[in-house]
Amino acid sequence: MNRNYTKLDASFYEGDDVVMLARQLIGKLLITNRDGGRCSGRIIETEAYNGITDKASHAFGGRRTARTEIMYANGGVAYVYLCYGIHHLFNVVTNSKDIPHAILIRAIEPIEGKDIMMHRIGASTLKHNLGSGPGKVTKALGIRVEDTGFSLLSDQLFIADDGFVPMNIIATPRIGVDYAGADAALPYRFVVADHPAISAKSFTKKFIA
DNA sequence: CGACCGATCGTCT
DNA sequence: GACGATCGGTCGA
Repeated sequence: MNRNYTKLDASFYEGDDVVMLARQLIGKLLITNRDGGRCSGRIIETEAYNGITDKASHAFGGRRTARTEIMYANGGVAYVYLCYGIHHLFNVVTNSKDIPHAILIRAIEPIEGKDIMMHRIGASTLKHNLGSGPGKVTKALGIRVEDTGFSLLSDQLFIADDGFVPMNIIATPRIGVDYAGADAALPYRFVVADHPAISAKSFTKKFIA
């Protein structure tokens, strides 16, 4: 494996087209350096949340609450929130200050620190689906709600480009946003088609799409 | 394999 | 007081 990579910088996260950025994150490495070791996974599934006009976004209508305030920060920080009282979901905040764009990382293919990630997940055997879902991505990599606001330019939590060129990226509607009316149909989810480690719900969604 | 269900709690109304 | 940008288990076919 090629261990040479370039950390994504502020100019990437400050880009103004969150849908394009979500697509560009496919194939990049999401890396954490904490709690006993370095772990990384290749991003294979993302979703764009396109600001105040996107009904599926927590920032729809320009809503600002204590929880969502970080979405209005300048791009390049983490937005992690608790879903269903159990799962921590990791988002990348993009664009500039006061424009609440975010990208949900929904699945990774485990690359480095597989033993550590297995331990965090509680898996006894290594399976391809160690990071096949947004809740599992954070659990495997040791990302928590307390990381909200954490800079992605740090060495503890960041995204890097190692030159890998993903194949067969397709766009589909997002998962679990049926409440968003017409916006639920927007093709804002990106996945590596037929990858074995995309999120479980994706399989049914893929054929609907 | 698909359908269903319980877990679990912060956030917003 | 209701409800999630979910997950893993179980049940039945």
